[in-house]
Amino acid sequence: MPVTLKDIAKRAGVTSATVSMVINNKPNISEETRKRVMKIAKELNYYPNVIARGLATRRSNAIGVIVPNLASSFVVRVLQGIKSTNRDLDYTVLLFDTVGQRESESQLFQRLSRERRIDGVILISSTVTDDELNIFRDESVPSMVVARKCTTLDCVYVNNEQGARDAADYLIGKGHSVIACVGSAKLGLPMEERLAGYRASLAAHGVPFRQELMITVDDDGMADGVAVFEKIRALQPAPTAVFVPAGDMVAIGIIKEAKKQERRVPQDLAIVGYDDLPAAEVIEPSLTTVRQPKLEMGDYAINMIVDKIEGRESGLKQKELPTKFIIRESA
Amino acid sequence: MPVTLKDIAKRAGVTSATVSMVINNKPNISEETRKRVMKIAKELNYYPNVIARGLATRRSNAIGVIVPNLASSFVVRVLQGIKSTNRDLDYTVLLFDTVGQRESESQLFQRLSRERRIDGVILISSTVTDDELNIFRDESVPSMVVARKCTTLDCVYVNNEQGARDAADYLIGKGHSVIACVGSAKLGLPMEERLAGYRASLAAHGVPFRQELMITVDDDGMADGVAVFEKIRALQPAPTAVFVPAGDMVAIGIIKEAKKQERRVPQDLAIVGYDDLPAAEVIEPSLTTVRQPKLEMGDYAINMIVDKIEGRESGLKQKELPTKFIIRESA
DNA sequence: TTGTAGGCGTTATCAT
DNA sequence: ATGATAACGCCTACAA
Repeated sequence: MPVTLKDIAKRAGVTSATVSMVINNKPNISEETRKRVMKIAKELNYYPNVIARGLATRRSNAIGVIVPNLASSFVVRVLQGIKSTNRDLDYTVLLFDTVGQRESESQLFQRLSRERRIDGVILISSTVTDDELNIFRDESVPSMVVARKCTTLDCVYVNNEQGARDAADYLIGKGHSVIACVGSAKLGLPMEERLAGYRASLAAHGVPFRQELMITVDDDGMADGVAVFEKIRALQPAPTAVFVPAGDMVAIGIIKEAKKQERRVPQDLAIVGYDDLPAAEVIEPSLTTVRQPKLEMGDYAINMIVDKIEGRESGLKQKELPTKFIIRESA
Repeated sequence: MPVTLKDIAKRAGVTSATVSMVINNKPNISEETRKRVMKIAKELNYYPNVIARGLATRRSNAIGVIVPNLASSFVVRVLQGIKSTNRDLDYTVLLFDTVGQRESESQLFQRLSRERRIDGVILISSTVTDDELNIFRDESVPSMVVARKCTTLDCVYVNNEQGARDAADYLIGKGHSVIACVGSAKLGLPMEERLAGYRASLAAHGVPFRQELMITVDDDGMADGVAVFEKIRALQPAPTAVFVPAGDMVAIGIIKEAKKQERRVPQDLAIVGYDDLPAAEVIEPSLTTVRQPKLEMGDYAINMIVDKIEGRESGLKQKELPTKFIIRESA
């Protein structure tokens, strides 16, 4: 039923090889047949069968994007960056999430490669282990990780240490010296970097580091923030500020609970988040936070992977982007 | 380089046809060769080339999801519903957005169909016109629209009229009789339905409808809400409540600006939104709103499209889901 | 139960 | 400049 090269060829009185060359703008075709063929193709509303083409060329013109969880605003923003840049690149985006899946990220990647489904993969994840990364390197399909620094693979990430330093510097500059720090257990390496930045800032300002001010939550949602507030309240010495590298949603939960308990933000308790999610502008007081350039990471990732696929780039590329400290009302 | 059926066949001392049958669990294969073949396949870490398989079977096991804009929380939540259900269905999801694209939704759909890229399409959009919908019907690929009622195509949508009625009923029940209504120009049919629901509620309670209380914003972002507040303030008679079928983000913008101008919400001005986006719980006071079952719509859509693809369903299916009125603090 | 053979719609390499 | 022809890797009658 669908129209194929052959159909066009028959009508044009040529062979399908010729039509193929016309469709693909190959040289050495007479203007006359080129026009004739194009006209018929348009009339018949022809579109090449990408599956057949893929089999012949061994290229799918598709890139896979593996995300841990579509519920995360962070992830969605990166995805947005990928999609909006991809506009001019014209690869089809296959979306995979790994939350609650039987396959790990690397298994999924391996399968996608072997199935020849995709020409390249972007992995948005901060938590891949080094072991997993090896599988990515072993397959012949180009891949790229977003939001996590790694030495064995192409990646784009932010300078988390500096981001956290900026935050702590700011709080210390405001006169705070007892600054609680709320990390998340699910964030892997980037979290370690942020914690290191926090400590580095304290050290640089001669503010004593206190292990008892370090709190960890399991996830990175608003509920975690609400729940952790009791712990913050119970802290000795009592903090006058909280830095929340666990992310904006946790920080927002803390703000909400603080207000409910009649603590004024930022007067009684200053709060600084991490990420600059859209919700940071919604909460009141609006959230002072460390912005991660999410769209830019997506943009960089898709450009780089396409350059790799098309052979314009080779060798390991690791791109570090700066964070930006966004001052609003909460600190 | 990649391992193919032939490679396995050679090692197993059979032909690739046999291996194919084993891989696809066809009957009439001796237990012995089945085991032998499977063992080798596992050893070689074989995965079928989905492109080649697609060419042979004329099926891609992929479904396309067309979204207007990944920046919309609403859209992302529906997408989440699709993805999480798809887990057990095992179709690959191809993601397309149409914002700033040269192709319209229907053109894109037509191309995808003709290219044989996908077995089915889910369109998340409230604004498709009836003309566009015709193209969807004409192609032979099953399709499904989310968030918009239509008679010529499969769809899943909510009862917007009832949703808006619930909201207005509630406000009227609270003693309000001058209720402004903020619509959005970009929402198409669903917006008309909501407006109708608002009017129906007024009528049912003998509250006079006033055209001058109807306001329209262009988009559905927080900025629109902030900007429209001046208009609300200037309204005569002065409203004591605002219903915002334009969506939660607009409602949130209104709340923010109202607070900035020292109007208490809900005491001076009660506000009811539409959608129940995650941000509705972030804003303070938290937003009373009409919840759309976003995950459920995604879930229904993917199930239905797969049923269609696999021939378990036929005939037009239109599914109406109820909204749920969520009472929080803003009204 | 397994092998043979042809086809799916393109692209690519030769000839011509 | 165009036509034959052989892949690409898999599936599926049909034959054996």
